Amino acid sequence: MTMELGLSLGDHPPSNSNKPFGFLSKPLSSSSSSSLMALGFCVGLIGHHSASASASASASASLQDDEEEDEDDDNDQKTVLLGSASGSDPPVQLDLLPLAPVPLMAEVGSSEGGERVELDVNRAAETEDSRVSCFQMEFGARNGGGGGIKRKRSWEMEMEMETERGGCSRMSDDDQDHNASAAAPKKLRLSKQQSAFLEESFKEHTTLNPKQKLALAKQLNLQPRQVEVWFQNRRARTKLKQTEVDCEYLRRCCETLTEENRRLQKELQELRALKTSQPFYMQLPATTLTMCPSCERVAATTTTPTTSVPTKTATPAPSSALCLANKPKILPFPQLHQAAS
DNA sequence: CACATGTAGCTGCTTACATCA
DNA sequence: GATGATGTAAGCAGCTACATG
Repeated sequence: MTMELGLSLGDHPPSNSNKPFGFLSKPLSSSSSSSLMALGFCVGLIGHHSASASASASASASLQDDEEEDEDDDNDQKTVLLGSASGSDPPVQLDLLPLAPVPLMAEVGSSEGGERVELDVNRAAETEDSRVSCFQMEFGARNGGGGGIKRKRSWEMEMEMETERGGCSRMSDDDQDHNASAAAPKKLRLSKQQSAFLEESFKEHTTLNPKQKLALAKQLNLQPRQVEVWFQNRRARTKLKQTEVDCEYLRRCCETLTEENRRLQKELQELRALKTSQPFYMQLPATTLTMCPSCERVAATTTTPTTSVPTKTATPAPSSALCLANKPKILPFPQLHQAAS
C-alpha cells in the first residue's frame, strides 16, 4: 500500500494571471517584504476594497470635467484577488496603497507660473537650453519617432501646432539642421511638481482619454506624448510592483504548504511505525483514526463488537466542536486490505 | 455581410540618460 | 572624480479594437 501526499498550488491562481506559477522559479529578492515596503506600497489583507482613491482629491479635480464616461477606468484599482489555499476561504485581496501621498504644489501647472523652486524641463525652452528642449520635442515629431510616434494623432498635431504658435518658438532651419546633426537630445527629467501632479492624476485614473491627456499636457506644459509615455511607464511600474507582491504572497503560500507536507509525511511515518509495532492488529478491534482539523492531532478510537461506545485508546483529540465536526475517517488497515482484495 | 485598411491605444521589452551612494 | 546600481523617459515591435470604404 502506498499513500501519496500531493500538494498543489494550482486550484486558485491569481485572477489577473492566466499563466501557471512559472514565475516562482524566478529568484526572489532576499528581503522581499521589506523591499516591498521600501517600494512605497503597503500590502493589506482586506475583505472588501475600500475606496482609497478618495484620498487623492483635489489634485486632479480640475480634470474631472473631462472624464464623464471614464468611470470604467476607475475600476482599475491597484488590487488583486488571490485565490486562497482552501476553496472556501475568502480570496485574499492585496491592496497597493501609496504610503505617502505626494503633496501637490499649488502652482503646478499654472501657465502664468507661480514661483518654481526647480527647473521645469519644458520651461527650459526659455533659457539657454531652449534649443535642446525645443529640439527634443521637434525631434520626436520629425523623426517619425519610431513606434510611439509612428503615426501622429490628429489631436496631437493640433496640440503641437498650438504649442508652436504659443509657447516654444520654432527654430530656424539652420538651427534644426545643426541640432539634428548633433548628438541625440538629452533626456530631461520631469520636475517634481510635474511628476507629483501626474501621480495624483494616476491615482484617479490609470488610463487617459485624449481629452484628459490634452488637459494634463496643457496644465503641465508638456507634450501629450510625454503624458502618454509617463502613464504607460507608470502602469508598467505598478504592474511590476504588483507582480512582486503576488510573488511574495505565493512564496509564503508555498512555504506554508511545504511545511504542511513535511508534517503530514512525518505523521504518515509515525502511523506506519505504529502499524509495524502492532503486527497483530488483525486481532485488535476495529480502529478508527480521526484527526482534528484544528489542532491536527490524531486520535484512535476502537470499537468493540460488543459495544457501540467507542473506547479511546490513544491520545484523545480535544473535544471541541471543531473536533467533532468533519471527522476525516482513516480506514483501519484490515478494512483497507479487504477493500484492496 | 465580409473583408481590407488605417488609426489609436495598449503592453512588453529595451535603450539611454540622470542621479545617487 | 570614477564607477556601478537604480530610476525613468522614451523608442520600438507587436497586438487588439474600432471605424470606414
